[in-house]
Amino acid sequence: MTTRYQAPRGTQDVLPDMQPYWAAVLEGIREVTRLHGFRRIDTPAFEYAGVFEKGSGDTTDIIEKEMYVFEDRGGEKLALTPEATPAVCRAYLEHGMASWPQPVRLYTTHAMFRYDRPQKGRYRQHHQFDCEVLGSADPLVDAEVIAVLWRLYERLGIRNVTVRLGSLDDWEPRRAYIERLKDYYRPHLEKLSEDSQRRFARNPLRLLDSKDERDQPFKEGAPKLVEQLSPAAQAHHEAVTGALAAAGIAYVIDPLLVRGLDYYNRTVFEIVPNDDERAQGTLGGGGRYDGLMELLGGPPTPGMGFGSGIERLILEMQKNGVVFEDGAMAAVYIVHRAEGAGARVFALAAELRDRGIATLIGESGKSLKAQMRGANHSGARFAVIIGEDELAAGQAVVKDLVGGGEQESVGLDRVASVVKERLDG
RNA sequence: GCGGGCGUAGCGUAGUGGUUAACGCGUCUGAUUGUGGCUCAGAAGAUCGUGGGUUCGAAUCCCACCGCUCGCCCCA
Repeated sequence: MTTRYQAPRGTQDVLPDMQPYWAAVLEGIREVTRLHGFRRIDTPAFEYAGVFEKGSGDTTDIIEKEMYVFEDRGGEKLALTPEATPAVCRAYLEHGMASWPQPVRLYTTHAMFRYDRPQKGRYRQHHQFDCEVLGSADPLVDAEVIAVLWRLYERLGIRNVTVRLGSLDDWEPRRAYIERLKDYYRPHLEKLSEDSQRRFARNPLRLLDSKDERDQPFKEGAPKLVEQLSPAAQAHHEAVTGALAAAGIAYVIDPLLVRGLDYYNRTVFEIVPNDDERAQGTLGGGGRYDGLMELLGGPPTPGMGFGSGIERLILEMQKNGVVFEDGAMAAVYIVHRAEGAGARVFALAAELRDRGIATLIGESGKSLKAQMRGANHSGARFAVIIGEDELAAGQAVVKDLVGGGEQESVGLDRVASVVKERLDG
């Protein structure tokens, strides 16, 4: 492998063998979103960088160190989409969706770009299935959004996943909580890991999420936001959990759940495989973001959504033993071995295809045996053989490649209808 | 961004200083004249990730870079 033929770091080709997984995921997404009344939206591969800087929060890692930013020739500062939510919200504002019947339910599958160190399940270009419900603060919407993902995983054969649920309360009560949290940690600051000391200053909520040995003793006694929610957020939270339970969705309250984006309030959730301790195990996650529209300069508009990594879904499907049979590449394979038969063969192929029959043509000049091998590899049901004798007699041999390999001679002009009949019968 | 492991034909592997780098799968060709799958035979296919260095001699030892991978940071 020379460096000349190498996809850029953290990117990958999706080869034909993998396509059935993608097709299954995309088909599952189509069905599940239909059941929940979501409509598709596609946003551009890049946006003005400000959409994400304002929307996602410019102190988050995604924006601060992972975003692909560039200037175009006109000097505009652009960014390859690192996450979908701010882009969808931008589209909501731009197209006046506030005047559509509320709430607006949108979904997309979008390429995401993050300049990160690649690992299995973590790529610089990956794809996300993304759902957003804009214009409703109803806790049932939160539960519904979670249910979309749950149903999708179920449909894709991904078992043994758990919904981790938390609440970040609303902005003011959360700020008060963060002060209480810092008060708790302040006396122990010296004993914390370097990472956590940085978190203390920069993103205190993350203190609870630390995996460092040194930080573990303090997590237990720390105040938990989800245990002291404001009355409004508490009521909201209970409505969400009640709805999930009623729908049979297995969730656990995770008081340590923090999400990496600034705009969340109240409900946050992640879905992770039960057996996976991997750092990149999270299949999908999201939450409520009632303040995001305002950050983008729009009117107050509540929102709730998630992103779920398609590459990770496929990895998880494979882990769950989901496999796809190789499909046949064609139904008919034309084997021809006659001087000057090319045009006639090509016309026959066109006729077959006109009738909706997938057809491959053997390579001119190759031996009959080699072409028959090709027919076999193609998975075709029938070989249509045209040799010198057949061409002279205006005939073709139709050979059934499944089973014993019976063959019959048919007039060239009748081949298409005979094959059609046998395929349908 | 930080730390560890790995990198040999398309794929999976063997080979750990000494002759033309081996095997399996796959690919191609053939097994008496025009017929696939099974079997058999043969062939093609590797500048041993790239570039330097050590050595009489490097796939094998050292360094750098590239890529993958595991953990962290973070996230999907």
